[in-house]
Amino acid sequence: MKYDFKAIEKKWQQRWEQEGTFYAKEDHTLPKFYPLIEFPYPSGQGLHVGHPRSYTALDLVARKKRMEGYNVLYPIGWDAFGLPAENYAIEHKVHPKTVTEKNIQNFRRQLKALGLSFDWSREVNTTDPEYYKWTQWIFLKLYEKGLAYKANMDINFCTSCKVGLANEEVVNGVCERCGSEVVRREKEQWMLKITEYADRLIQDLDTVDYIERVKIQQKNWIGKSFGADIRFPIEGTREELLVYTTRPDTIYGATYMVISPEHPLITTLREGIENLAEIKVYQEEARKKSDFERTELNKDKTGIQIKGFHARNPISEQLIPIFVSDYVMMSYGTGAIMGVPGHDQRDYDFAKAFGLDIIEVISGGDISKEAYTGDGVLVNSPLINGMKVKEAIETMISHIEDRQLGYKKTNYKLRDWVFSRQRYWGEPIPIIHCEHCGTVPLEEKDLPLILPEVESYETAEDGSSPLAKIEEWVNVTCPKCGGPAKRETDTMPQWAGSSWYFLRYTDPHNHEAFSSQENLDYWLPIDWYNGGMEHTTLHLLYSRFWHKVLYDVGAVPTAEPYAKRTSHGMILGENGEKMSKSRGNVVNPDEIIENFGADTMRLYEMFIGDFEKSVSWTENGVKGAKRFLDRVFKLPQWVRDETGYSEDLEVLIHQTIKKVSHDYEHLKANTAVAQLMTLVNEYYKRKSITRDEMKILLILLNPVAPHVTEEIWEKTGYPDTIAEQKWPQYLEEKTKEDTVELAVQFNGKVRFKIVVERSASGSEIEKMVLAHERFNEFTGGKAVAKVIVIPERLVNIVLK
RNA sequence: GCCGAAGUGGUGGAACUGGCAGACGCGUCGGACUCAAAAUCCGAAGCUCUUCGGAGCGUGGGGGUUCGAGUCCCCCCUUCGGCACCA
Repeated sequence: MKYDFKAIEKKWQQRWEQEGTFYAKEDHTLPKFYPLIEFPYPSGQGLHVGHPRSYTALDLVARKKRMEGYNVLYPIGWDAFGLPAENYAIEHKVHPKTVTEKNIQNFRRQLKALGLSFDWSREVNTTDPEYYKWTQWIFLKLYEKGLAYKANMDINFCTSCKVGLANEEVVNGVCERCGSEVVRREKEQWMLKITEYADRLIQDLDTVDYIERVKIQQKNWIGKSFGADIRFPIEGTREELLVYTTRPDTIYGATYMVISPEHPLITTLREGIENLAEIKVYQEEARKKSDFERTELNKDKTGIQIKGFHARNPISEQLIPIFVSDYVMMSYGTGAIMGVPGHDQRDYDFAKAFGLDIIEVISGGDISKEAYTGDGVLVNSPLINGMKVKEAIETMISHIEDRQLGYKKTNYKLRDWVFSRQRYWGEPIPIIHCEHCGTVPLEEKDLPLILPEVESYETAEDGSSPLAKIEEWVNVTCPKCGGPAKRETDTMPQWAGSSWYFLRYTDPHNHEAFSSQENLDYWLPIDWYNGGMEHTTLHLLYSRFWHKVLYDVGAVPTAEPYAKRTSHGMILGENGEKMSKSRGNVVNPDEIIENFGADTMRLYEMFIGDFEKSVSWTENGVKGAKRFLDRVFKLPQWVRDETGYSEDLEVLIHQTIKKVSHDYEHLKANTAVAQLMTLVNEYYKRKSITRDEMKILLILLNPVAPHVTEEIWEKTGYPDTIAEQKWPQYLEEKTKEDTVELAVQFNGKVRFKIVVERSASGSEIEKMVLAHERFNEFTGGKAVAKVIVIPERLVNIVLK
């Protein structure tokens, strides 16, 4: 009989669909398990072979947990708003909805062909008004809480997409999506106050089980630092300059000050600035520079002194010059710094370029060569001389606070989230601007605010959203005063819909709420979330933020959405490069399934290597996986009508149950599969196995290769289906042989081996070794200094 | 520059708290089957010497701790990921 994977896979997929085999149950008395994968963006390219790596890994766990009696919710949906569909629509003059729908159908077909045990009855789609109604509802909650606000600010603006970008979306100074140049532009934008949650987003990482590098990356991204804000008076005026520093201990070394080109002080002092015209030129140049130029290309320090004013160092009381330079950013701290060239390399470079004084205040380095940033003893600092850095910082901060010269301060690198997009294919922001009442939120009963039809999807030349062109949609009457008003025409970014989708899965057809309290109480938190490292500082942080807001308004029962987070490595092309059309190394999952079958595809991706690392695809590897399934398929010919395990196979079988059970749940399916291969190799040597030996193999292999194992199960005449079986248990005492082979080493080199009872004591083993016929062969006439016996491992004879 | 991960045969990768390095797969070689090939089945194999008994060397490089190090400590090199004039 031939292994006809096409027929087999089709048959079982139909059966699972008809019977709803993998639907989550509404029975809340059962123990629950909620694994989650990042729902895909249904792109026009179709499924990438990388998608199934993550999906299959959690599918193994989902299937195993079901067999262990858990009520499992393993859902799937579509993150379907976003730029690619819109750009395609612009180019081909079709509605993004049409494109999206087509892509979803394709993705659905491809995913179903993989036999993943998703609960297809709970599919969600972020572009469905029934879904985005609740995305808008959450926005209103953010607005009510004062966490959504409109601000006129410098934003990152993509010159090609004509859209404002969050800092997170600017990569190396270019747009993450299209790779075009990003410039700074002032625009009124909706912002979300994620910074208000910065501390909790750090702190609560201690309460969740994320892989360490995710935690570290999030912490670095939030970038919390401790220091002080210190006031430097401007001599001869009532103005002062507030600076943020993490090193108040170095204040005696502050020989100048720098403000960023956007700093308001320039305007405040304009009357008295002698070289105002020059400064304006510098400001203009800085404004034109993109962030990319300002940071990447222009490491050489530029700047200009503000003539006519000096600041007074509040501690040393010396008068020091003030400069404008673009190496200081308005967006961090106070937009002004004290320049300490002796102990900060950037300040050092600047001082060298402008011939400013460099004073050593911490000993230990050589400031004639470079800034010294290490620890040491304070010098040239009357108040804190002789102290070490840590003590000096504390002493100086309390001194400053006592004299009211400043105060302790914590800063974050994290900025508020730029939430507006001047694009069509996103959720409309449910806000009305009334001339009389100002900003008026829509009422809940008016949700969803449906995305209207437009004629063209392009962003207008002035940078406003395509929605702005639809007058009959934009012009409304104010819900408060009934006067003339206009709708907000910006839409939300793609991150909106994906910030809460996992909540909708728990109750996807609810019309009254995004989910019932009861379902949320039962299903949350997500037990295990697997996804890509690229989402660590974007999606993962945003969704944690939204979840905390919802927690604060009492809408969800947990402070954190995900109890556990893991990450998968990428699958690269055969040449070791990222798969892409232009490199011509793209592997199409459809072809693999067509030629080798879904089970082979799943098995291969699980066996390919370390789950967390990137790996190259190899066609030969796929063939190897297929070969293994072929071997399994031929096993029934050797099944003899007998139950139980052969005595000499029992240990291997218990070891296999143990290893496979453990490895599936620790993302080590590669070694689980290796163990199953070992078992099958053993069956092949015997050419005769019992019904139970066949059965255990099928159950253990089922999560990886569900179709073929069900088929063999049925054909071999076992009752019911594997999906209905209980996950097997192993007995620890049966995972070990009665006798063990020990290596006997002489000075660390293995010379011979002995076989002993596992229960043999150290002294018994030692006696056996010393009495061994080959013992004297290796002593070389030397005396034995020591005998080290490691039970079940080895014996080491140390010779003098 | 800073933070993080990783360097193991021809190759992808195994190796629990330090305890026989190289499981399992791919590729290679040999055998069986075949007119032949493919497929399949069985077997061999880290490298270098070898008098065919075996001996030596081996986990990026150099030191160290230990009876014993892929694993722990110090220094260095390389690759990948993230951040980056963040004061």
